[in-house]
Amino acid sequence: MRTTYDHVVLIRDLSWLLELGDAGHVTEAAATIGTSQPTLSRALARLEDELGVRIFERLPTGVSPTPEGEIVIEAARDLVARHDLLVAALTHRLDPDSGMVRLAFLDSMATTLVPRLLRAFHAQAPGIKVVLSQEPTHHIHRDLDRGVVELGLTMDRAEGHAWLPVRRERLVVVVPPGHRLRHRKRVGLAELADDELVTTPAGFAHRALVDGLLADAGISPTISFESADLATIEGLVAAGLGVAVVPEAFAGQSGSVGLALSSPGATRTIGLTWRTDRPLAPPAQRLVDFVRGQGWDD
Amino acid sequence: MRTTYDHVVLIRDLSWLLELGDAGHVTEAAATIGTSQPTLSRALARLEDELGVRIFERLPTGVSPTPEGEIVIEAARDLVARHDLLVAALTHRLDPDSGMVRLAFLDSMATTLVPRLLRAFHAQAPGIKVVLSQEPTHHIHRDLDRGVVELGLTMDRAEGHAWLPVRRERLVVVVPPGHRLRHRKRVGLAELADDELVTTPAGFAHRALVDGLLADAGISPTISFESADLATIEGLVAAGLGVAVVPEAFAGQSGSVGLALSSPGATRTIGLTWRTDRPLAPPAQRLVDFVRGQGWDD
DNA sequence: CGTGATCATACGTCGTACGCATGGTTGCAC
DNA sequence: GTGCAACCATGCGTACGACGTATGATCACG
Repeated sequence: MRTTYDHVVLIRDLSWLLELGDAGHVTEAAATIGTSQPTLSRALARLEDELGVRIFERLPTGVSPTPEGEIVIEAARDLVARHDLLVAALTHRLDPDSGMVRLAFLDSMATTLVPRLLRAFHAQAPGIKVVLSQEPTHHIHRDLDRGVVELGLTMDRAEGHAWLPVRRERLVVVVPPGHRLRHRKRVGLAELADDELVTTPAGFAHRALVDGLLADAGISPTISFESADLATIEGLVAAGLGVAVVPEAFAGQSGSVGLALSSPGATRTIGLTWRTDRPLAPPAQRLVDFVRGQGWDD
Repeated sequence: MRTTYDHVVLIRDLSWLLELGDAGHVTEAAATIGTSQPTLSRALARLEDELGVRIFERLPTGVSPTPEGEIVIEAARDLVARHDLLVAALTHRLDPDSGMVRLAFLDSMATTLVPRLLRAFHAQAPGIKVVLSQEPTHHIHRDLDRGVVELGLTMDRAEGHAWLPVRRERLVVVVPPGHRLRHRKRVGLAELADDELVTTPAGFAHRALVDGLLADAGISPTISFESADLATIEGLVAAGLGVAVVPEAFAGQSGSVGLALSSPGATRTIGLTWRTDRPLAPPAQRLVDFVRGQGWDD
């Protein structure tokens, strides 16, 4: 019911006003704008009514701004310019050549997958800025849902999210330098039944993965330490505090010994994931397309 | 038919956006604004659609701005502020205590009536700026019609204009220092039948006034010189180039001799005039009221 | 004194914003 | 776990208002 507002001014009307100021004729300006003369005539009347001042004086030869009109036109120029600036800023963000994409990934990818992926992507799309954040899996999904990031790199696909495999990494067993199995090239997980295990806390994707492998092997080792960080886990193993199952790239970093696993399914698959309930912004879409085109799964 | 425009953004929607950003809840912001929750919800959707970006992420606990939304909100704050600034500037102009009024008047009033009038008005309304312009009568009427000035001081009331008498000035005859009538206190216009007359060009209000007086007296003197400026005319008379009929105040300024006229109607009435097809701005109205209240006609 | 150009307005149509009521989700409490 | 409460989105009917076409009123110019 209420139709009396303080700020109903249309930005469009203001931009029409500028055209009108330049043209000096309602008819001519309307043609330039691409509307009818009465429509522009009424848009002007509407603005004058809302602002409470006469903006243009009507003369037999056209229209001419009143002193108040000069003020309004100057302000309109400013407002329209700032609106255009806003649109430009948003467009720039969405421009597939110059925009920005936010990517969240797991700590365990920070030194391996992510740098290689981004180096290749940056070479192809140098204008796109990639904002990175390292987070646990559940934070990644939350941030995806909240729009804080457009893309995530995870090991699991969540409900309602697209998921594109990027790379499969072999998992290895790491043991301390003095461990009984240290000279083996290849071990079966079942051989670790009596070892103490260092792994990630419950709730982490890596933990679920390792638990699955252990269950398949029919063992459930004692867990000595838990850490969210795979590099830390490798360090604990190197210090003799247990054994662990980690991605190949983490083996040996601080002195642990990596042993290949005999089970062929001992891999973790990392995938790009994003919301599907609304279309991706162009820069994010471009990164997805890049991954899809590269065939990063080797 | 097409109602798809580039710039349809409502300033009002932007100000709603600010409220929404502060509140963090659609329902709460809608209540603060004084509208319904669905209306605000759809205003937000409208803006997001027009700008092509998601501004707020919907969470079960309320809404939270997306990174793009932060940009939009910042721009909206700017746009709304500048709109308010515009409204304030216009309001200030219209404020009866601090506004502005433009007054056009005739050259022949510049040294007599206008200074006295404005001194008195300024004492009563010190905040109002009066912008003055001196113009011929027909320019005054044109500028009134075109909105260049709000008020005029003229000797005639034009069609469709209000006219309020301000002051009646006596007209006198001025003659050169050596003129045969120079010692007379009072003369009749008929006595000037054989003199050469200096007056204003045809089309000037003063000319029409003098012509009328001469016709009443039954004479039509030869015109030796014409000038639009009464001070110049008085100077020409002082130099012996003829006689003239001018307002009392101009007599003797550069050596001419002023003689009272015997005809009682030999006066010019100056009045304040303005357009009546739309209401006067408050500052102008205040000047009109001042004149009306003072009873300047003496 | 007509003629053309100007802007304003009457009119019918149609889009759309409004409020009310309802629906779908989600977090929280018990 | 299971209801409960809070949140935002949406369907619906209404009514306002903006649109274009056509017409009117006014005025400069030839």
